[in-house]
Amino acid sequence: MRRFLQSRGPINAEQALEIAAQFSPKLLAKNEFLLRKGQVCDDYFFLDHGLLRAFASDPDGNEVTTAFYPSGQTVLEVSSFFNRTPSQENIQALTDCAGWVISFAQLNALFHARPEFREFGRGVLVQGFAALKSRMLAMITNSTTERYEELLHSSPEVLQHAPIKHIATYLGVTDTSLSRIRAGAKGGGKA
Amino acid sequence: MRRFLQSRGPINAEQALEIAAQFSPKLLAKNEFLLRKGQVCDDYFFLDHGLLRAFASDPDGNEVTTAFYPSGQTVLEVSSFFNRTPSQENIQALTDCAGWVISFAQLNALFHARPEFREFGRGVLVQGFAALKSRMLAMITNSTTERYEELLHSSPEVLQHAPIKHIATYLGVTDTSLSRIRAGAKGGGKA
DNA sequence: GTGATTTCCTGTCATTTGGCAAGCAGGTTT
DNA sequence: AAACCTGCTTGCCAAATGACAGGAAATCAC
Repeated sequence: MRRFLQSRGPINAEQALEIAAQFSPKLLAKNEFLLRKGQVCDDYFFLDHGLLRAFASDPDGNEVTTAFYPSGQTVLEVSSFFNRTPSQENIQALTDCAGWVISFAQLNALFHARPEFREFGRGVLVQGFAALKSRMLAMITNSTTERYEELLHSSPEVLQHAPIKHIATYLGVTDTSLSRIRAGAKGGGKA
Repeated sequence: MRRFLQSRGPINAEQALEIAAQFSPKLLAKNEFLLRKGQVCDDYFFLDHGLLRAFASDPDGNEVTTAFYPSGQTVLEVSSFFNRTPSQENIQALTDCAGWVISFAQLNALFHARPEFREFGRGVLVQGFAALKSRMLAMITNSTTERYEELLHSSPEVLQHAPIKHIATYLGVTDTSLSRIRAGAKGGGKA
């Protein structure tokens, strides 16, 4: 947990321990929801181990996976959490999960009391923003095959635990198409 | 300018004026760059009027437009600005622009001195994050035609000032394809 | 004004992807 | 064991898109 806090900002060990003391441990069983659509997200959740996915429903009622959260990530629906508005998304555990949480009120109290934690909080937002931007750029410039292989390389655990259908919507293709891509991508690259 | 500051947080008129005093006016001529690839972004730029675009280059050397910034937006490359790293993107004025800027150091000083401005700064990040997320979801669930028409509706000024080529890469299609979509989308139908 | 460049549209054809349906494999229930 | 899900794959065909090339119109340089 201290590693988490120190990973993104200038926080020394002592400060990290004091900040960490404000968090509560949280466990999620596989398939359990961290957040359901319509709720206001109130969990700022540091995931120690496990895997979650976020998903929304499009107008036709189809689920679209908007994110996967591997261990080491901070899991929350940013807009709902900070704006205190009902979430458009669900966040569900793909495996048993464990980590630590604090509420919006607790987070703000910590930000107020500890400038160095503010830096950390800002880093979480900035990092998430940059990751999303990079994903958007890949969506525009890379082929589906390339995006699939990049996911395979960067987060192999997702392939282990998420059904193809969810991965397909995350990549922006149908499960049919992804299945073909998997079939063709066997022998190492495009050939 | 005060409207800017008050638009996203609990800041009263007096506070807004004092905060606004820390900013410097900035003008950009059409085609001038706010940020060039390789530089560290040090402008936290409130755009009062004008229009800018951000673009990156893909591995093949093609420009990809990553964002348009209409008036009323805060213009910066988040990752470069906050992480103090060289930007992967360029930000260029599509029209003459006017607004106010502060540097990274000034922004931090303001955050330190004024808790209510911290809220505002967080709001800028959260709003940008939510907008990008929404765009990503549209990229997955909506057709190119729908995305084009949504842009047309939400930011008609972009169509006035940005060449089709730039809009096409922003939407994730070729200019050829976008041209056909424009030809066919006359009646405003779906499909 | 003239020529060159840029922007945008359009035609043709190949490739990718989606929609649909059937098939197959693994696991579960009866 | 047989029937039944569920997840994944594959075949077939149509729609969407990309690559390439040509041409009209606007813009820019001189």
